[in-house]
Amino acid sequence: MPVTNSRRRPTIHDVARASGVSRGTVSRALNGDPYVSTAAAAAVKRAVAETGYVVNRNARSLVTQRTGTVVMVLSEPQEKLFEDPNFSVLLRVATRRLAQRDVALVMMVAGDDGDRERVVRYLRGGHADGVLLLSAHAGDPLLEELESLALPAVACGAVLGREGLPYAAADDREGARQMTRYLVDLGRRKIGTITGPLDTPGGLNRLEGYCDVLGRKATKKLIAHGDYTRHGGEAAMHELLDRVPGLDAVFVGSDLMAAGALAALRERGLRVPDDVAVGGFDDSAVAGSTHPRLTTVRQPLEQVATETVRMLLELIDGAEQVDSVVLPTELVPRESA
Amino acid sequence: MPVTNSRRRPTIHDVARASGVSRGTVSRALNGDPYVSTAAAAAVKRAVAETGYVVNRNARSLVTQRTGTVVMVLSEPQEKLFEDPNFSVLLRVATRRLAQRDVALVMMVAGDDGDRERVVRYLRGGHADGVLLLSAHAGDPLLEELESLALPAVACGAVLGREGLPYAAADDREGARQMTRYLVDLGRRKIGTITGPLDTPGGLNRLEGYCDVLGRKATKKLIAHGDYTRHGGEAAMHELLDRVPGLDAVFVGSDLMAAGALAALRERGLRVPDDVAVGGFDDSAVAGSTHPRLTTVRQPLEQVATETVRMLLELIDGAEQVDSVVLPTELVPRESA
DNA sequence: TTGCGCACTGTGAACGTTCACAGAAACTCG
DNA sequence: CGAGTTTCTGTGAACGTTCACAGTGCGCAA
Repeated sequence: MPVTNSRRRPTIHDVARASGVSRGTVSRALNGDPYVSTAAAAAVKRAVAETGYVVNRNARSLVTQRTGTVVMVLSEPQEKLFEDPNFSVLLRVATRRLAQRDVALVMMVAGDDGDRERVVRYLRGGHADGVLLLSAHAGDPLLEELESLALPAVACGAVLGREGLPYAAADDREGARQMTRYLVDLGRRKIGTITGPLDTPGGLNRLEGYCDVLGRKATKKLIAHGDYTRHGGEAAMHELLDRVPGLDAVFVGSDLMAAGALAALRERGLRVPDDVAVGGFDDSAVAGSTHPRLTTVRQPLEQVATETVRMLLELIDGAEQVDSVVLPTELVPRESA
Repeated sequence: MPVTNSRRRPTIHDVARASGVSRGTVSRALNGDPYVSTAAAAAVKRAVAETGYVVNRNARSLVTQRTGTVVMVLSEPQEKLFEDPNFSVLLRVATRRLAQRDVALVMMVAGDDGDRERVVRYLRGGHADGVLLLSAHAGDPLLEELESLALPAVACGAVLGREGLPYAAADDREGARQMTRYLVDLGRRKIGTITGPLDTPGGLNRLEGYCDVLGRKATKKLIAHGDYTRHGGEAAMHELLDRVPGLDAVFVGSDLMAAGALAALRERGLRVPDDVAVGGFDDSAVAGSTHPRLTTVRQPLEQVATETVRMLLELIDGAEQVDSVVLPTELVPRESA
């Protein structure tokens, strides 16, 4: 039973005294050094239980220069990102995977300059062993700063214009191809698309996948741009309907935008999928709660997060470099197409 | 310009040398001690900029026994919680508020026993100055352990059966009353409800608010139980429709469940709000993307998070105790009722 | 001039670890 | 049986801070 009468937290010295061995031996026993006799190991184990000892990470970090902490940096204006249903999944999986290795996850937001300065200061202070980068935009000044820090860093999703940074991501382009092909196979003739921001890999690659399949048929008229919000999707859908009479299908770059597109179609009295088939992307929670439910492309986000963490831990453990990973997507047919 | 040729991070000694004063004076200058000459302060400032010095928090924590870190503990099985749209808001606001005070936020999940052990070990190791508790259930064993740690702790939302723990929360009960009254005023006669889990304050208090308004009319038949998931809401709605012929309104304890309820009603060919009016709770993102859009009760989640953080920081700064805060809700009428 | 308080500064010790080193046993082998 | 190796142990130093203490120099009043 842990001793509670003493206000002071037990230190390694207390354990040493209680177990009758020295500080050094306790440290070795605790860190799995093979050169510890079974007797000593047992004594230490007992003493740890008895004293309720827990290692002080600060003291350890001070000498080892390792912190057992990684920072997850959200480099977008935070409002946007937190709304993103994908984010929750990434956070959940990353937290768990890191916990398995007893690594703590610190959340930081780098929305404006002040935030960024804080992040850099934190990292420069040596308080983290690595960085998990979320949704960095091309040209984000944080990237340069990170580079100069020479800290292990891995991104979730490719970072445009900074391909040297290792990442794990879903195969956006092939996913977009799957969906576009599916719409073509359905017999749709005029297939439009609503893209995400083109300075994000999701925005760009999904558009490219769409163009891959449609070739010359993918005219400018058929392409509208959104911003990953519901509202943006709604506006883009209206735009497309105004511009393209007889439009009979649309591939929308995210489920959230697709939900907006559905609202626009409903407003115009168009039936889904009879008049216009709608395909989304993400297979997020909204996809199941729209009416009709969305046919969409599932991103293996759990895997993306798992891989990202694995890569980062490898780098932290001393790997010279790791290869980026691109994971396959899957078409999920429901009622909207 | 920060010196980059040296691989080693600059320490306080480097700053001392560069500024021509001693270690102690640098420390004082950095920590705002009044007994520092203006000349010395200026020299230190210059030297800090010149060397790119950043304080090492580990070394500092080691002697001050303060960490500049708080832990956000998710004590539910994580899958459930991360799905909760409210969670993102709390996380976003908490991260930002803490960042303003230069406090780092560590995420931890306490889903199973192993997780919990990890959390306790972390806290016991003295790596955090305080704990932000999310959605702890009554009887969660983590609570006892937290108590024995004597660490500042504040909860988001009341914790049933542990009212001593300070918290900030929305006024669930009054919010439920607002919605129920609204449905009554609409002229609805048979108003059912779908509750959340009754071991959560949201589940319990919203049911009580409903009962407050309906009085003896709130019979057992009119009450169905869900689990805060879409699917649970759908099942409960079916149950209610089977049980109560002529049901003309339902107050659902969360938007997500309400989305499920809408699906059930649609499946039965019932029109919303004509045949059955539906009221939700939360005013989360789904409320805007269902069809029809949900009439719901807005929780001031940003404020809840802000208050929670404020309370925690006050405790950390030495306040003996802080008072819990209950914040008003607001009815948001849309199309579903 | 002496003494005293005030503003400021430098120094040693401490925080709780790990690491490198040196030394002590115990075991192996010729 | 002695030398060499292997296994195990204890000790001093270091990590980068802050804090308490002991100065130092200066101005000012007695």
